Amino acid sequence: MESLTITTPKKQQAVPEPTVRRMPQYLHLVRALREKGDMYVSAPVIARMLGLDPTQVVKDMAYTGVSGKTRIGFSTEELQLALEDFLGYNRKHEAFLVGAGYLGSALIQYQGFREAGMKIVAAFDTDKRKFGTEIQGVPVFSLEKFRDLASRLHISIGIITTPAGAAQSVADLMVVWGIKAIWNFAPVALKVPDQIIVQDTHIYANLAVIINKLGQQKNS
Amino acid sequence: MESLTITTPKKQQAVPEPTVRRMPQYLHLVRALREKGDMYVSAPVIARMLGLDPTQVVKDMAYTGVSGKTRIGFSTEELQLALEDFLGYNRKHEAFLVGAGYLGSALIQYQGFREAGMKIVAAFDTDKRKFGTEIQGVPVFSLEKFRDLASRLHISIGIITTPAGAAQSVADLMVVWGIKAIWNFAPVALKVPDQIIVQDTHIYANLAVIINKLGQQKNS
DNA sequence: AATATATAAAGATATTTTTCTTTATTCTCA
DNA sequence: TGAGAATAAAGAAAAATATCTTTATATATT
Repeated sequence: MESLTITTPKKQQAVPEPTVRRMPQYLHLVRALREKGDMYVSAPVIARMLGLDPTQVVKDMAYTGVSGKTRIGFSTEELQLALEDFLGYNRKHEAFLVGAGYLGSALIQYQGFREAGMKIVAAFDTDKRKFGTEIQGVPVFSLEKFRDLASRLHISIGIITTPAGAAQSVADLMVVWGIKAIWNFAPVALKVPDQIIVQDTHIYANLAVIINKLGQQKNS
Repeated sequence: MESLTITTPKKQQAVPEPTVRRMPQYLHLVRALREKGDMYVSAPVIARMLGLDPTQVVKDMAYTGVSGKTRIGFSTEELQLALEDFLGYNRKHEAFLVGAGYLGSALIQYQGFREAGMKIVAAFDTDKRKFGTEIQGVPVFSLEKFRDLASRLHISIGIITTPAGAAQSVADLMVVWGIKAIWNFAPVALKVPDQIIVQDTHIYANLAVIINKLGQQKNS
């Protein structure tokens, strides 16, 4: 096997967000292809499999730093490594999760975050009955413990899966204790300092899109 | 209390998707304001609370059909009703969920879908041990039962929370039995006929954005 | 009653993202 | 060896979206 030098993208900056969002899809596909034994894959083929525009795939690939061979396509091995690098599957980010309800538990259980560059190391809740228990090996603590743990460990990501009412105060806590990015599942617009990264995953937004499209369809 | 006539939007079509995605946020906020007793709210105020551009809020509001009063703003009551109407909280959509794992259970448990216009009426799985059990009152059946139930009841939405490997075959099944929209949580690009609505909620995409931004921040 | 002000609404501009075009490369097949 | 075909890559155009600007209106204040 020849050595592979992954040229890092020219600039670490300014990758369009839609592109970033497509990257995990590419990785998933490329992994499947490699398992099948494919050595190469072309952008048009990827496009067809994922239902995307071929040139868009080419452009996205350019951000990974791999360059394809004309008439052959991209090396699947090279692509996989480059995508994993791009998505940060090497550097490990550790996360705290607050709100160990059903959604929180689901996220903890969700296999794959670990290999996706993030590890949930602890969960927090206000329900006394949950203190001291474990979810898939992840311990559940009282919110009081948050302070000590967060400052001792170097936690970069905070996940909020609490009810809407509690989300802002949890976010405030996370900011105080040095969290750099907040992944918010509560249907609330969080107010945090500018340098804090906030990523909202509003389940209802997706439902709204579905129901809106269903309504549209009926009218035509 | 005076009677309220909600003028339906001029055209039921072509509401920009980003607008649709913001609608649940508006509704959530307006409900909170009404509970607080506020009779009116202006677009700039909404914008400040949700961290949006004021004119964007005005434009979004226009799609609900309500018109505000200069210097006063929008009637919260009128807005709430219009938003609920827009989001289809009146017409009930019933849904089947396939994949009663942790994520699937979380969605079923998630309070609020019911009042958000969707009701999950049954769940399906391939794990025999789950057959006959209930999650929050929602029965879990074998996938074999899917056929009969789907044709008997009028189910418009199918939710896929299976592992990636099973997603496509589940989608095929859903198409056969007349599902109109699929809400897909598996990290797979589903192939379905054109008239079927597919809404992907790829958890990993959000994680990718977070980690990408974290990486960017470190480099500056 | 008149003026100043906050606001909705409509229009215009700018930005972002996607799609389309073109060019050049290189592999395959005759 | 040479022609044809599939592809990556770069550039241009188009579409969608967000932001900015202007105008008109209605309300509260003086």
